[in-house]
Amino acid sequence: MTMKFEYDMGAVAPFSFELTVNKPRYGYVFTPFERYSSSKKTLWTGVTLDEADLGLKLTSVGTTANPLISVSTYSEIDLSDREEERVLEFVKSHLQLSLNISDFYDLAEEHPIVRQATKDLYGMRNTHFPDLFNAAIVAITLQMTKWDRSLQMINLLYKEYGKGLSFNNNQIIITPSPARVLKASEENLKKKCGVGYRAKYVLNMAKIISSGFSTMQELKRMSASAAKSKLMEISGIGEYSADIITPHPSFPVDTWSAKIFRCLFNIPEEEPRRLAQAIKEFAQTRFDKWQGYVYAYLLHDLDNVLNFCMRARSTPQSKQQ
DNA sequence: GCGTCCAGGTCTACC
DNA sequence: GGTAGACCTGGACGC
Repeated sequence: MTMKFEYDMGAVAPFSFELTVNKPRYGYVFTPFERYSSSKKTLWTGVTLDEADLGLKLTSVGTTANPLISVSTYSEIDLSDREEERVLEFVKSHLQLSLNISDFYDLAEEHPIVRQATKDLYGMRNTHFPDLFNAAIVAITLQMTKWDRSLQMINLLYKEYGKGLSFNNNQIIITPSPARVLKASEENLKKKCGVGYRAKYVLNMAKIISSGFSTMQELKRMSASAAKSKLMEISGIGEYSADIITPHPSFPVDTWSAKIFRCLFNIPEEEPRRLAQAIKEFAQTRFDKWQGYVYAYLLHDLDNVLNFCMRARSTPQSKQQ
């Protein structure tokens, strides 16, 4: 792949490039096979956009207070002006460069634990998934297992069915296309990717997307509840998975995170199914459109906020509250 | 080394 | 409408 164009983009401050593209706890921005160099402040990644496979080199050339990102785009084919514009729009939207998070930081001031997280992760953006299939793979592989094993399944799916890109002395693998996964048998998905009973869900998702299911952009244009209901019509996508996939603000609660959020939000003991609902209602009421940010900040700063939580609750003043 | 248990959901059959 | 049981797999654990 050769470089087709280069462009410098600003962002609404505060914007921490490093915390956004290299989140502390886990995750990735475009593909689990992207590479980040802390010393070069550069992310090499890739994405399929309007059926074109693109290599992206994103470098921070500014600061958190004065953000500036250099975007270099690599491709095997020449890109028209309109296509170049589309790439830049996509990067800008995906990294949420235009989003002013000052309202979120104001809200955080009212909640000591969230405030602590915003101090620790100052300028971090909560990036979503670049496309529906990318999101669905994460949501389905997260079901009934721990993150390490989910990551193992994701990596195997990408290695087996993703596409390798070579550019700027880097090799990365981008999200498998639904069409390519559809050619796989359920047995092969189980055997080669170790996804077990989730194989039928992955195949079903690939089939539905290939036959013209709503795109992430279309889901975003729907109301939050309509988008979630539409996702939950898909076999293998329950409430938790829909909360992960939806482009709307959400608060995905599973049995592991329920224990943590119950502790962080001081929610009374409930029957497990009721507890998840109580936490989601708490997040919706208190944080509304910023609930996704609260979720991301707390999870990525988990060790610090748990320590802070324990310290705060051990003080006599806090015990009275 | 081997067997057993369990885990960060979801579906389905059954009541 | 509510709920128990099944579902793949790999790692942890006990022996």
